[in-house]
Amino acid sequence: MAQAHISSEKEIKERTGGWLARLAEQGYRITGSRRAVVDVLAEAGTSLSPAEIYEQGRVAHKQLGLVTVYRTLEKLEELGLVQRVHRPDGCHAYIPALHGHEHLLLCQECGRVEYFRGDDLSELSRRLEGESGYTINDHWLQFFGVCAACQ
Amino acid sequence: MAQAHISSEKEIKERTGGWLARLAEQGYRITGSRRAVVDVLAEAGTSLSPAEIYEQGRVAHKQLGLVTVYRTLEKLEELGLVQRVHRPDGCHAYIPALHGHEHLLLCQECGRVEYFRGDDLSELSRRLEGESGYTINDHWLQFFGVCAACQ
DNA sequence: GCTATAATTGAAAATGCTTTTCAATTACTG
DNA sequence: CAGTAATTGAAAAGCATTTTCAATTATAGC
Ligand SMILES: [Mn+2]
Ligand SMILES: [Mn+2]
Ligand SMILES: [Zn+2]
Ligand SMILES: [Zn+2]
Repeated sequence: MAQAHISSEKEIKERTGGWLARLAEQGYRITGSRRAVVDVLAEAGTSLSPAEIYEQGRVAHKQLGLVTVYRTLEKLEELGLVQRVHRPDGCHAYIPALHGHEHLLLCQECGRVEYFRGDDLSELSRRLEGESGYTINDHWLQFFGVCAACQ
Repeated sequence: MAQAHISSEKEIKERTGGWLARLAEQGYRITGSRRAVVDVLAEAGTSLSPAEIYEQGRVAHKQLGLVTVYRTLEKLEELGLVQRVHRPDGCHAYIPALHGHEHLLLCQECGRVEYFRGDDLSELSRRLEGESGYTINDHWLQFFGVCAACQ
């Protein structure tokens, strides 16, 4: 079932706090730069490229460097807090990973993202393992289209 | 059902001829450089990056330029003859598009590709359209793992 | 076949995204 | 309130991809 990803103020605040806590837990220091990246991404309803995160992050933290955006994204991705989106053109973007691995529906016009579940690929995955001899580690499922607002 | 993509000599020859014919049909000229790219890719059992195609293509056609590899891939992709593979690291690779759009199982070690069908996403796609209000144009499904030979 | 012409080519330069380097700064520990 | 290692951002380097452009070449029409 497709579920809108629009989050309330409270949810965003909790998410931001949670991400910072996870970073601290791992021994990473909480800095203004990291906070800026986390703030931008934790409330994102569309996928954002590193450059977009940089641009938005600088509003709150003017000395933010693009390098630090990349370094912070790397850590957030490792911790499973954000998820990388692959765009057809090849450019990468990031979104919050709300509930672990999820499948995505992306608007090609505005970048809006819907997360969905309700489709179980584990059975297919197991069947493929049996038939192909592969050991399967991971998968991606992404749908592309145009959202209601953009039509 | 997973199906090995290993092709016979005859199938490869037919595929090569078919691709060149499609290019000619579109008004594109058949040159040594294009032939070299087509030859490499039409018999590929693993996904190949532009640089790999360039390297292999130069064996048969030494003056081949990397620029022409990119330009030829662009045309083959437009015609639906090759399909782009999205790797987790972000680097792109190409494989023959044997039967139109297919879903893929990729070996993370050697790049080997299995094509599979037997999983129908059109029902899911329609349901998502209804629930989200999006118009869906396209989707990707890729599994990642380690092939039998690489284990 | 030969010619005219537009398509194609590859080297080089430009571009854009991402990573590395490094000296200065800063968050945290004790 | 140090002391110390982590972090930062500017600049440079590294890659993948695209653009530019003058030279070459495939092909249609004779
Ligand atoms: Mn990609
Ligand atoms: Mn899944
Ligand atoms: Zn949209
Ligand atoms: Zn393999």
